[in-house]
Amino acid sequence: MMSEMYSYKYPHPAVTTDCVIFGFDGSTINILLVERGIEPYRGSWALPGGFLKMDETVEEGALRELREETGVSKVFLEQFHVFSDVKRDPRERVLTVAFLALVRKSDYHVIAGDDAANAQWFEWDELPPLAFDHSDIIKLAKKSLQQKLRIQPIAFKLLNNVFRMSELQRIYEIIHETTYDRRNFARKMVASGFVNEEAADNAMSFSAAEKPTRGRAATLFSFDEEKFEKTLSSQEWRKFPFDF
Amino acid sequence: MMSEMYSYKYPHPAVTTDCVIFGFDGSTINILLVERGIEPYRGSWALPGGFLKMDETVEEGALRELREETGVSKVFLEQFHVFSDVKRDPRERVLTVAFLALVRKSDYHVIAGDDAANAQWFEWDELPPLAFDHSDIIKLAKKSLQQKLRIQPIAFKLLNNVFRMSELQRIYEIIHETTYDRRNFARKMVASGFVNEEAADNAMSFSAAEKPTRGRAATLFSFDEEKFEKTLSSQEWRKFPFDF
DNA sequence: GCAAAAGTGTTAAGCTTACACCCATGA
DNA sequence: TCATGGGTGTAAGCTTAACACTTTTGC
Repeated sequence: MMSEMYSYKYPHPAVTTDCVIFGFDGSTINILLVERGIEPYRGSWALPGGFLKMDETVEEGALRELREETGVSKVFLEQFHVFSDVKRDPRERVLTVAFLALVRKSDYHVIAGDDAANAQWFEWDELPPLAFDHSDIIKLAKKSLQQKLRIQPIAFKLLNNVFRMSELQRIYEIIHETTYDRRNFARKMVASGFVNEEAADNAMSFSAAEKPTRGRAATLFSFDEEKFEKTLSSQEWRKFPFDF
Repeated sequence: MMSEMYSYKYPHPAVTTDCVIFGFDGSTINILLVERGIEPYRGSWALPGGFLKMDETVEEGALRELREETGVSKVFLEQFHVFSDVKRDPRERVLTVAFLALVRKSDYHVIAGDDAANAQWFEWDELPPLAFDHSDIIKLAKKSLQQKLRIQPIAFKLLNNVFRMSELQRIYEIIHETTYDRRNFARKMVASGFVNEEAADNAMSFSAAEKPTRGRAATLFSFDEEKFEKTLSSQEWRKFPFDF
């Protein structure tokens, strides 16, 4: 028994990663939760996450958990806070590094993983009761997302390469809990120089956004990430161009 | 020997906190470093920090280290990133939660603590070689400070209650690596409604900023934090008023 | 007296906001 | 045919940026 144990001269906390996965479906922002299949909090909904391995960084750990649970590999993933309340886990001292991930919901095939009985998307303002301090984590994730949106063009991470302006606007409106004038919004986005109209035929080949059920066909746009990164690193700008 | 050890069924990383302490002296921003008195990296400069105790959150741990090293208790202190490279510490797997602290340099009495042979302020662009990955930590701390300044009024944390407009401007200019027109800067600050001119007699009683060596006496200002917090929580505003 | 810090206004340009009607499409 | 989503322009108000000379003070 003792030979299977890991011993240290001083006590060490356990470390986990937890992931708040935001997905956009064209009209609402959702969060992916798993139903816990093991104690503690068996049967409760919780954030996907798990224990850090000794040969991986927290980023690698979070990515691994994500892959194990969903098969998705290329997503925006960023740590935003460490939750370290001494009693946040009833088993032992566990400190968690919380990440937020942004995905196109349609890219995402939800599958229940090892320790999860079930996995499901929830609208971000209609969440079930959650295990551990996961409500706190989500609350801060939303605030963090709001702040990041003001200084990074992360809305595009929630969209396909090609999208309708109204979808982009929707994301801004949901996250910032406000509304914008359609014309003003589109004008400012295009004026940034990084959001371009897609030629209609190009657009098709991207098999772009899901079609809305009714209404006139929309112009499609794309975000020129390459140009953005180049401009960013050349420090030619002072003001963030997406500060709605 | 074995009885003094702490054992776990699965391996746990060690966890430390490290603190990037920014201090403003009226004209430059400085970072507080300690000279390590113990191995590894004995004799190198490093960020103040240390191992997390099991009965404290990372915030409490960072505060404790800060207190132990300097005696300062009320400072702005905020975690900004977890550094978790597998080999960042040669001894064992150590993951560190990095904090940034903002202090008025004049409030700060530097004393060398237990594990530190020496402690000293360095101008933030003239740092010595550093232990571990502490250069990376500082690099990110500066970037993080820059981003936070765009969405939180943290510049005031570097100043006395009462300050000259030119000092405030200096902070913005250093952090954002640019210059502003004095008149435009002051006008915009005052227009925010949270930066008020102090009556000259009041100002005296605060024994405010250090006097500059030459030049005309300056009007003193203060930041109305109470009003700011109230406005913030009542969500009466969309745009951050200090976005220079 | 001279160097350094700070006081003081105006104008032009640009950006933001508010606002309403028509068209295309699918149910 | 009607409900929904999308296309389109302009004017008023506000914010920003650029700009120079004078006063006070300590050395």
